[in-house]
Amino acid sequence: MELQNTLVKKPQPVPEPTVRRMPSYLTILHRLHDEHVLFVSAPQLARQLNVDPTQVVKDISYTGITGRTRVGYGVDELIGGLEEFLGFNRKHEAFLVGAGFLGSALMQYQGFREAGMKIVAAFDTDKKKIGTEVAGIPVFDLEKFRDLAGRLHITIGIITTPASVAQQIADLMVGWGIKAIWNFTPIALKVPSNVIIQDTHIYANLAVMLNKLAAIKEEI
Amino acid sequence: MELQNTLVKKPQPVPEPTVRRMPSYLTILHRLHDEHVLFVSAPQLARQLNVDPTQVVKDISYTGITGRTRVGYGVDELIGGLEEFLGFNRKHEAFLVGAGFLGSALMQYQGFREAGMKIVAAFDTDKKKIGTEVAGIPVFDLEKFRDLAGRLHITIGIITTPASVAQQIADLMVGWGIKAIWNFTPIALKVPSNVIIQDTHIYANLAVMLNKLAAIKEEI
DNA sequence: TCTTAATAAAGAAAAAAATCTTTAATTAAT
DNA sequence: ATTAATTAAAGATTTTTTTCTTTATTAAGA
Repeated sequence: MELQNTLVKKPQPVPEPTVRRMPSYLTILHRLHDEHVLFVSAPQLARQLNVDPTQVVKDISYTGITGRTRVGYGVDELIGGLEEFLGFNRKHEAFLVGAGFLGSALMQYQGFREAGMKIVAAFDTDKKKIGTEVAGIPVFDLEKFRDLAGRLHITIGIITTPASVAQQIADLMVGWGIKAIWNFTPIALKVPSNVIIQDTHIYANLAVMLNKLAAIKEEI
Repeated sequence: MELQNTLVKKPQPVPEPTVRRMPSYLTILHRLHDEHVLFVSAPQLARQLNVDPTQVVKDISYTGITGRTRVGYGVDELIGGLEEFLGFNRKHEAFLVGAGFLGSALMQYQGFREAGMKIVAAFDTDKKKIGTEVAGIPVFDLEKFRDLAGRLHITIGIITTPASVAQQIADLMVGWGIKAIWNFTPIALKVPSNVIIQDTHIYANLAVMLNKLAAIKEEI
């Protein structure tokens, strides 16, 4: 009974807020690395990120990296630990469907490469877009998705289509072997439980900001 | 003593997760409105959004809109209540600093107008960008920010600059009367407490997705 | 060498959020 | 009219996340 416990992989009890903070740690660590700083303490990181120092310690502990009392964490070691944990040091190739404004913006946005993700092709049903390139990324007919995804072993799909066709595209992606879908439409996609959905609701942050702004204006 | 309680405005105890979900409700409600549906129940909304029905009821209760047993909420009334609560029915004009890929993408992205926000001008220090237009929005020299913001009474600033100058831009914005900053850089900006900071960390969602994806692959 | 101060780490407590339970209302069907 | 089913709403419970507390370590300074 107890043996089992040691054999079975721990079921990933890492809090999502922790995972969300980790890229921020990486940002700071990369800057420190560039400044040839060798060690950094949790309170130092905490000050720069406006979070609680013990929070930082806890978050870092999930990577398995340990620090030294009165010294802190080795900057390079911590970078390695975080990138390993987040999978940023692996290569993730993704297909994007919907080469409109938002889709094009994501293609032009170079930054994802730092996280190991590369959009290798885009797909659309608009004849005017098919055959063009955005930031060096070719835009194909959606028809070609299945064949290319299979041959290139693509597991990540990005949906930046109009909301009205999002579920349809998601269904197709699932059938074509996609394991994780990054959804930028405001639709709650229904997919089998073994497929990961990551929603990015552009309005959510805007809503929070406008709400806070309204609260301040009411006080006056 | 108790009088005070009735006079003093309630201190906005609306949970942020609630505010973040509200735009999703609006998305569905707008579709229902277009389909000429007059009423919708909390369980119906909950099913479409994959959230708990009681969660929906609680979230909606913050808008002050009440539903009718066995009928649900009036679609139009609820749209009005949510938009009023979120401030989406007001006009919010914003200035954007940093007309690079990300900044241009935000300018081209029409969707924010549905939330009442309009980017009326962009600013950059790059001579090649100054004088151009992106999606009909003019790009000015950063020098002109102060004057224009004052004259147009702009209260929202969007920062899409390189991380290295983000704090600098934020300091300028604060000095120029900006009350809310939507920050797309990975920097934790330091501003006076009366200025609202809304961070959108592009990597955070990606990190969560890659992390889940890695967890699934480990299981195999 | 000894003392002091800073810090990682583990655990406890508190706060926040989500979920579950109960109640009461009321519509629709019989 | 009566009954049954649905649902909003309020409150309780549970879970999750953050913050606080304590302990032990150890580098730097006296």
